[in-house]
Amino acid sequence: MYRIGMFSKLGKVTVKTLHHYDEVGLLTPAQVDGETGYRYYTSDQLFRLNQIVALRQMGFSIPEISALVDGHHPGGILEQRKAELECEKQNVALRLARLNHYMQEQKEGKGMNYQAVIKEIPACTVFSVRRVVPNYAALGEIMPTVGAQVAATNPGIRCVEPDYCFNIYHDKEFKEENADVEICQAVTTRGKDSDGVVFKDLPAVTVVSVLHKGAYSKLGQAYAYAVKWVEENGYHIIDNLRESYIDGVWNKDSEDEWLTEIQVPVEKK
Amino acid sequence: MYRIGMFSKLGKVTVKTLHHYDEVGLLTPAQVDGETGYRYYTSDQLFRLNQIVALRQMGFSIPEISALVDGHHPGGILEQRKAELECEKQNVALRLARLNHYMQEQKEGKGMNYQAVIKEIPACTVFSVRRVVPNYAALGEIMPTVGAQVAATNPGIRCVEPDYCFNIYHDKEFKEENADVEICQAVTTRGKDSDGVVFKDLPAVTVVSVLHKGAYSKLGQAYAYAVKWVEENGYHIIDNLRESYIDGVWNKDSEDEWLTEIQVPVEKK
DNA sequence: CCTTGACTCTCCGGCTGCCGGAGGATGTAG
DNA sequence: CTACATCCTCCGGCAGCCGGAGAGTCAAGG
Repeated sequence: MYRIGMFSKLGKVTVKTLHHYDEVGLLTPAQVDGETGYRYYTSDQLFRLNQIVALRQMGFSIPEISALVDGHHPGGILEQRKAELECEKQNVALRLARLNHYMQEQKEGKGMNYQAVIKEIPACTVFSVRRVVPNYAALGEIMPTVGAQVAATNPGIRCVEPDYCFNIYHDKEFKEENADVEICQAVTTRGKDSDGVVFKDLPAVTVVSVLHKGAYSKLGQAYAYAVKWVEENGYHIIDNLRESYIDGVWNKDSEDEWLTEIQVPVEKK
Repeated sequence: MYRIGMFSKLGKVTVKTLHHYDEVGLLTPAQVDGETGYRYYTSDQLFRLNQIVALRQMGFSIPEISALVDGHHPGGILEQRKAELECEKQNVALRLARLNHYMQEQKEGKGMNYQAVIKEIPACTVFSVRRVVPNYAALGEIMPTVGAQVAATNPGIRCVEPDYCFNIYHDKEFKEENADVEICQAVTTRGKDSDGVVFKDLPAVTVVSVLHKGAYSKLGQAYAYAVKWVEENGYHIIDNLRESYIDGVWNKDSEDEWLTEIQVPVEKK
């Protein structure tokens, strides 16, 4: 019979930890003095303690350990924990990759113009038109027209809030002119297709997001950054890039204020 | 100017998180209505938010992010975090190894007789005698004799609490008889050496600990388990094994009650 | 103009696995 | 008999938020 301090030294755990384990019923003392409340442990209990410590060192939670040491259905818990650990391993690797990438950017003194972030884009319904447009100026004029057309065919249709409007460029290579572009606008409900306008349900997707501020002529840098980021951080692209418009000519006078988000659908490699 | 809900959708973070970032001064709204307390954000702030999210995804803490985004001396923070991540990576790998080992033990249905735990043994002072003893029975008689001798030479010397008494077997192989064994007893202060008894200061050391209950004749199993564990979990042995006595003939009548701890000094590989 | 419903505010408590400390009771040695 | 070590039970805190209560705000429809 040892008092808690001695037992804690034998097992190389703190008294606080033993208190805690008593409290949560993971390791209750062999005896507790009813008068003084003193806890008394036996050397036998070192086994249980050792088991507990071993499982803790593998990263199990206290309820899990309770189940395991009390022999209740180790069913699945171990496998689950293993999967969690594998996942954690991946995550750490990804973080490292990102950090390395970041540090390199810093060193190269690029001024930190861009920041990449992983996001989940929820599933949504959009209507889209795909066109070959002669130049970028023409692009800006399509949306209002198409918007009016859709509104006419589908009275009461509404865009989601916040607005989510993006382009997808379908060309195999960059084209200054005659780009094959698909313009998408997220809406709250599905509507009827009409001349050249189709509705689609897009599934949720994970994207790498890069914000670009300023004129569209410099979007290329953001693209470059985004794609490089994807390559260097152990992801790969699984779908067309989206160019999503946040601030633009419709609400900001100066081109310098325009805000655009490049979204690159990705998967972990 | 967006209200918090809209801004949270734009940045794909929760409102709670924005509240929190405001509270800790990491991202304060562009404007706060003095009357209502409503927070108003600008699309500009998406940049800062994106930076923050990016750094969070790399695992930085909030104070670290504050320092980084405010441009204060990124000095060392990045390298430090990198080192932490490398370390974490190792830890996860170790946990996985342990878990795999544990699962395999389970599968083999060995009855879970043993549990391995990593511990730190603090530095301590011991006196020791090294002898070749004819058999294990003789071992038990040495300690009392030596103890008396040391007490005579060093009046007032005391053992540590809890008691820490262990043997080291110096033979290259197991010997049933005439084992070359060193018996160590931890004491509170250094004393004078005397006939065959020397004092030593042992440094702190990391050990893998395995508890064995029962007669000494079955200690071999515990050794086997411990050594196998070390191999399979990515450690390696850096010093002689210690056999530490917790319960024994001196306080337990039945051999079945005896409790012994195998300590294997190790390092991460 | 008023209601409704969506949105926002500020607390407050909780999550995990303990740690640290206060204030008071107990145990052991000299 | 007095130190002094050890023990007890609260209570609060840690990081980074989440969840909810209770109350005030905002925009749209009737």
